[in-house]
Amino acid sequence: MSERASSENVPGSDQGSWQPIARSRSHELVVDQIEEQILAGTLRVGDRLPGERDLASHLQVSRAAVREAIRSLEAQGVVRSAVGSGKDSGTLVSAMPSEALTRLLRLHVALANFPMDDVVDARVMLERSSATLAAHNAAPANLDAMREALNGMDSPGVDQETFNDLDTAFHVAIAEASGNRLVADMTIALRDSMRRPILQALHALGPDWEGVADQLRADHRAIYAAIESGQGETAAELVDQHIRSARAALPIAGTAGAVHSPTPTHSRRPRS
Amino acid sequence: MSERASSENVPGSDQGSWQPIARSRSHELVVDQIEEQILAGTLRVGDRLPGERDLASHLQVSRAAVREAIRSLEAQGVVRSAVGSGKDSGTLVSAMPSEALTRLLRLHVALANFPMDDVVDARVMLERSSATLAAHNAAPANLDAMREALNGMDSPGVDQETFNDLDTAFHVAIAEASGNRLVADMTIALRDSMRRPILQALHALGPDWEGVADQLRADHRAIYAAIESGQGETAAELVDQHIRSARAALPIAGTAGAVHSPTPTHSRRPRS
DNA sequence: ACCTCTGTGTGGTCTGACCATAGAGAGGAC
DNA sequence: GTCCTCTCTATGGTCAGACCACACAGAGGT
Repeated sequence: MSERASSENVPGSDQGSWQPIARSRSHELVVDQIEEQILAGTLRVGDRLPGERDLASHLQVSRAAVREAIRSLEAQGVVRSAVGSGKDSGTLVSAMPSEALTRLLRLHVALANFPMDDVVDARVMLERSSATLAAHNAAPANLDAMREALNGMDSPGVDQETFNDLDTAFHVAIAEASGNRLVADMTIALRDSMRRPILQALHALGPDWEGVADQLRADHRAIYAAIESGQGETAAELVDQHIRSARAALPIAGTAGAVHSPTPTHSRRPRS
Repeated sequence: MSERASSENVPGSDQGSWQPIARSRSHELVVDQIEEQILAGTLRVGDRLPGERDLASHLQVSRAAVREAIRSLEAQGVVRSAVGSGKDSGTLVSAMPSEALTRLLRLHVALANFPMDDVVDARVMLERSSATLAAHNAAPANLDAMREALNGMDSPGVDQETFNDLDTAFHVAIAEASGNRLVADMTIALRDSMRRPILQALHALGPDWEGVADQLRADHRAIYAAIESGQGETAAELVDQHIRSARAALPIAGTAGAVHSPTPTHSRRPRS
């Protein structure tokens, strides 16, 4: 970590100030227009966009350009399309931030843009706070969800995949109990981004995985007890230890693989 | 917080278990195939995808479907396309998680899927940790970036927009000094998602904004001093107070405005 | 050795067509 | 009147084929 801002010492503007210059692709212009309306508040959740053909003719671009723009927004969980006629059809402004965030982080973790240890540290930061808040705010329904996950993990003969999904459900339940949707969604996304590496690690453990599972079960029970009894600080501490020890216990690959070649910030030579 | 899981008391399966069933659109199948290769590690940063025409014929879909898939991945900062020939042309696996994360959060904050207070709380969680780490890990370059931002903010006659951008730069510099790219990127994204509301608030303050700015300058200097002298805990505490008091001082709209579902009473007035 | 021009492969864009779906509304049966 | 059924229509989904703009590679000239 460092070697950043090596050749750009222009005062008064940090390294992030260099706008990526031009934006000419037509679908991006369409995206910009739609984004602008969202940012300005003109378009709100539930509103319908004009039909693709209408939009295309109004914006003076092809329908393909409009569709590509919609795909882009769709990938960000901002709109959703449905065929047919009637109120729920067409392309309308939606809100699926959790799914979008999850897809995004999963891919970037897989690409090792985000090393596994960074993910673990981020989880600790967020989940410590979530646990503290959960200890104060948890509604009965939240506690039920946690308990349900715990009980599921105790089922005899549970396989690695189910166990991990329930483990995730437990952590998600804590995040949702915090009352902060953003933090909950980020937690979900981070946890999910580790799913594949975790499963690989669990399988790599072979029969020993039951031992690890037992440790996790004990951790979870202790965390649950702290939250249920309103001991925020204790819960935070336990979550912290739990996440770190779990990471240590699992032979997770991920971060390996020599992440070389970090994009040399090519400066564009205009012409000669 | 509550009223969740109101009608879903089906035991043995939590509320998130109902998968959205089908996935038939062809561009999504293309995305799935590419994603699969990324998750499996077959495709890595810097690798080139086959040309759009090749991919289309191999996958037995139209070129339009391939392009829409690429747009989707591009929106997630996973690939990047360039025309021309030569090594850097074509569509290749890239890594721009920060930009993608920023766009995503900005839109969802604007849509009020994430209330402003949630964003503030999340920032506090992350930046507390970042400040602590920065106090221990900050490289000279990081400290330079912070100082540069601080000095810029002291420039006489600086306008609200520039001031805010430098303010952002300061916080970003702290996040990057933490050594955790993921946390840094999330911090950048969160800060940026508040840009527009903050600017509106600063303008709404009128001439009084200078007073607020002075307070922010003082906060920043104190934070910088703590980080430079390695006092992690102090830095964390100062950052916490700084963010919360700034939020209190700014009449930020955002979360207000009676967000909720505006009723589908959309009276469709057909023409004629 | 250097410059210039052309070839070729890449994404970018557009046109226009057809398909699949699902609600709306007309029309008939009771 | 009430209900069912059929057709109409608007919507996104998909495709084929064409052409453009760009940028490097390499041939060919100087």
